[in-house]
Amino acid sequence: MSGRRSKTRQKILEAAAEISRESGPGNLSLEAVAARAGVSKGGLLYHFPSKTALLKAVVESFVISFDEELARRKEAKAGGADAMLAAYLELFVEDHDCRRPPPSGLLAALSQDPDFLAPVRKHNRALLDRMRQTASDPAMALVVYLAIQGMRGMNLLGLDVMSDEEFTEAVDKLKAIVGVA
Amino acid sequence: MSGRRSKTRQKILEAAAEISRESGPGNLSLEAVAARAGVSKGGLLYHFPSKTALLKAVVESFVISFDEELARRKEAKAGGADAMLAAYLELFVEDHDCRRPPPSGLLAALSQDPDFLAPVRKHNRALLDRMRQTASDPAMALVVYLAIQGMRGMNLLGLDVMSDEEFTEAVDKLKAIVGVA
DNA sequence: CTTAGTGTACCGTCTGGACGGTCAAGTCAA
DNA sequence: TTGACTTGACCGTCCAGACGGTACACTAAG
Repeated sequence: MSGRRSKTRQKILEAAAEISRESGPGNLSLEAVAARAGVSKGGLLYHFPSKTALLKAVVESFVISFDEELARRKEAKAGGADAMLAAYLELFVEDHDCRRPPPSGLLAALSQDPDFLAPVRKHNRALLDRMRQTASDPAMALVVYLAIQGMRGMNLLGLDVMSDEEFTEAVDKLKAIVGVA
Repeated sequence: MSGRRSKTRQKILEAAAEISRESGPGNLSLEAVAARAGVSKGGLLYHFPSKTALLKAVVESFVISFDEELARRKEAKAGGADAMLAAYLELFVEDHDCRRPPPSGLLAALSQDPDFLAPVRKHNRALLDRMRQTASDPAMALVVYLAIQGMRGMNLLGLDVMSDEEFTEAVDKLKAIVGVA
């Protein structure tokens, strides 16, 4: 019952994200995470031998789950032009109105050491490549990609500033650009 | 020779940003900042009575200098339609190819306590309002704003992923949308 | 001119607390 | 019994902030 998918492991990763969101990414302590996850500090360190290991896992789990979700959505769409772009937009919107909390664990990782985000950079680059390959207007694809990243980034940083109306206005415009009903 | 514009004060604020960039936003210690700024710890605490005060000042100084810069640029343009949008885009581009380092101090503040970014949120909201008021296509203004925020955000997070060619491609597209030669 | 007084800028040490990580011991299912 | 899993006490380090200084400029009374 161990390995990448252990129940406790998952609890710990979630707890880390919550603590980061509530206390600030820089105030993420192993003790706090352990308590939140209902585990002792020793127990936490059994699963993640160091804080570094924990934060790496946080980032990795984010990238992986995002990729899986996107792949499923892309498959369902069966790729015409701008299919990838549309899938990305769709995933973003759905995540957003599921009121899913921002992946604050990323900030905790960044806070400790900016290099921890390297996998995310790699992931983003790959995503952008795939979107541009099938794009009808590559420059516009860039703009759409950036706009979505903008919303995700602002949300992550707690700098969300748009009203709900503006949000749907923006999304509708993006959908129109990408060519989705 | 004191007040908001003291030489030492400025050195300290810059040092804080540099330390944050190099050691990670969460590893910003007063001692390190003091050393970097060529001041003792006591000296630092004379200017900023607490770490909180220092971080607040970092954020404040960022917002203020950005606003000043934008105002100057807006004035030079004398507002037609989309003038604000154009000014913002122009300021962003110039900042970018001045190779100006990202304002990492913001991350240090966020890292300590997300609420510290409240002034930035307020600033962003005001900016968006002013841009939408003079926008020829409000929805498109939203998209342009988001795209720029996207680039700024990714840059801040160290998640920049675009090549120089892609950068100019994106900027050119945005300029075309805003209607600038 | 001198001497005492005042305020600004800065220095360096100390302490209490928080935190990352270790470890010996314990639990319990297979 | 073995081995995966968990515990909580403990250690060393780092750091924010307090504090008691120093140095210098300026002012003003004697």
